[in-house]
Amino acid sequence: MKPATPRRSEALSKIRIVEAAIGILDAENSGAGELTLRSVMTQLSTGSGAIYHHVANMDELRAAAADEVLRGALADIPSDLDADEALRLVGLGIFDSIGAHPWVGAQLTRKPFQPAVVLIWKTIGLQLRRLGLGGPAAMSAGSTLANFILGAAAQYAAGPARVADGKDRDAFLKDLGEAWSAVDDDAVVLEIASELGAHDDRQQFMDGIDIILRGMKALPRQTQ
Amino acid sequence: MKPATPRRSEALSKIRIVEAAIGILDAENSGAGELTLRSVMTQLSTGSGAIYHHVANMDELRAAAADEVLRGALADIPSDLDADEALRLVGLGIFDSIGAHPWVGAQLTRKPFQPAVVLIWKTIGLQLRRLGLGGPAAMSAGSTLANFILGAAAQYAAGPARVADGKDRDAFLKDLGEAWSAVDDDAVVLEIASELGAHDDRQQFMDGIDIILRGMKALPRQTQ
DNA sequence: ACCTGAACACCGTTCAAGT
DNA sequence: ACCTGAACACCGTTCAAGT
Repeated sequence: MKPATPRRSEALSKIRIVEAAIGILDAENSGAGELTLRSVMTQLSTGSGAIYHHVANMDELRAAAADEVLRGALADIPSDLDADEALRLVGLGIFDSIGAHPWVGAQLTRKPFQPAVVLIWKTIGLQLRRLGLGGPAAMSAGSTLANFILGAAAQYAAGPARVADGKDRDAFLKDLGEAWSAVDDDAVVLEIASELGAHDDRQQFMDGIDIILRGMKALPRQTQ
Repeated sequence: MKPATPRRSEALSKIRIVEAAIGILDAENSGAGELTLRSVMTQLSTGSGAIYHHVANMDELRAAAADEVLRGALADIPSDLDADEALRLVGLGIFDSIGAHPWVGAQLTRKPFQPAVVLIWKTIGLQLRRLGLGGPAAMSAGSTLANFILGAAAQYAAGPARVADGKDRDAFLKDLGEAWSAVDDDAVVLEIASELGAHDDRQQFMDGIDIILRGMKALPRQTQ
């Protein structure tokens, strides 16, 4: 009887390597090592040459891993929603993907035109067109939304969102507040640090999207 | 007569190391090598131990270099401007710093709570208070603006802004458009790619800030 | 075509030893 | 206190050799 677990003799392919990388990156959170060429090699019990036969280099592998995760998250936006609501779902999909795979947040700002980033631009662009925006106005609106999402992704990836239970979260915020206070005891900084403990990341992220959507309302629409 | 150029026998200090790092990072653009511990060592003609005596590790050095650059750029915001105008100047200051030092853009999203990022939050927070925003509303507004700026910084750092003259810029955009088309020939992607050639990065960045400032207008003000 | 694995040219960091 | 520089434990990538 054959075992259900994938045998190492299964043919190597790019997608298998990418999935192995995702597994290793997901395990990074629990401090179980890092994604290196060598960790991929041991995971798939193969040599470096075999991996380079399917993947150009480690950068491409990281980009492909983030793309794989986001492509899944952004695939199922219902097409019957109005554009504002769809854009909120795009944001939530990305935010929750990063909640599940924090490394995606850091990866997205590493290379500006990697596949996952192009996918985000494209997904946003599609909805902006449905809003009647085109040309330079669409570019301004799209880059505002995309850059906000990318910046927030990087910020939340290593932030409190990453900490699962409340105990660790408090400890993280306490450490952060102390670190800030040590460097800079300005009143504004202290206020931000204290506010960090009270707020809801996901809600704050959605607030940001709503602020931008509201600001976009004044942009000129396409006469079409 | 003593030479005007700094002698290597000058006492080593953190700021001297940070300035050497900035110099090396600035030279990276012209393909003149990378910032590594060893490049800092040769630049200052010293050993690794000497550097570790002043700086905890390479991450801290990179963060300190970005902080040094931004601190200079954000120092001279006139205090008599109205808050909206001041926030535009903050954005422009960061944008132009990245124009002069592209590596700053990438650095800002590498570690979420590094000194330069705290500085940005603080500078924004100060102006939001002047706008009458406080508590959760200030946090939402501040994180929207900060995350947009950070995302845009990372994006523009390796984008067309980095290319000085028009010829290289066109070549960059042509390559980018071709790379995109090869991966994804969706109409929306092609439209974005073509629009990339026509637009003005700096203007688009400012459009983003204006969209967010407009969206913030609906937030509840502090009754103070 | 696909895979192996030794070899290469790097990294950041540590630390005993010097002044 | 401040600095030296060898040594260590890693990296990603290449490539001749195997099947």
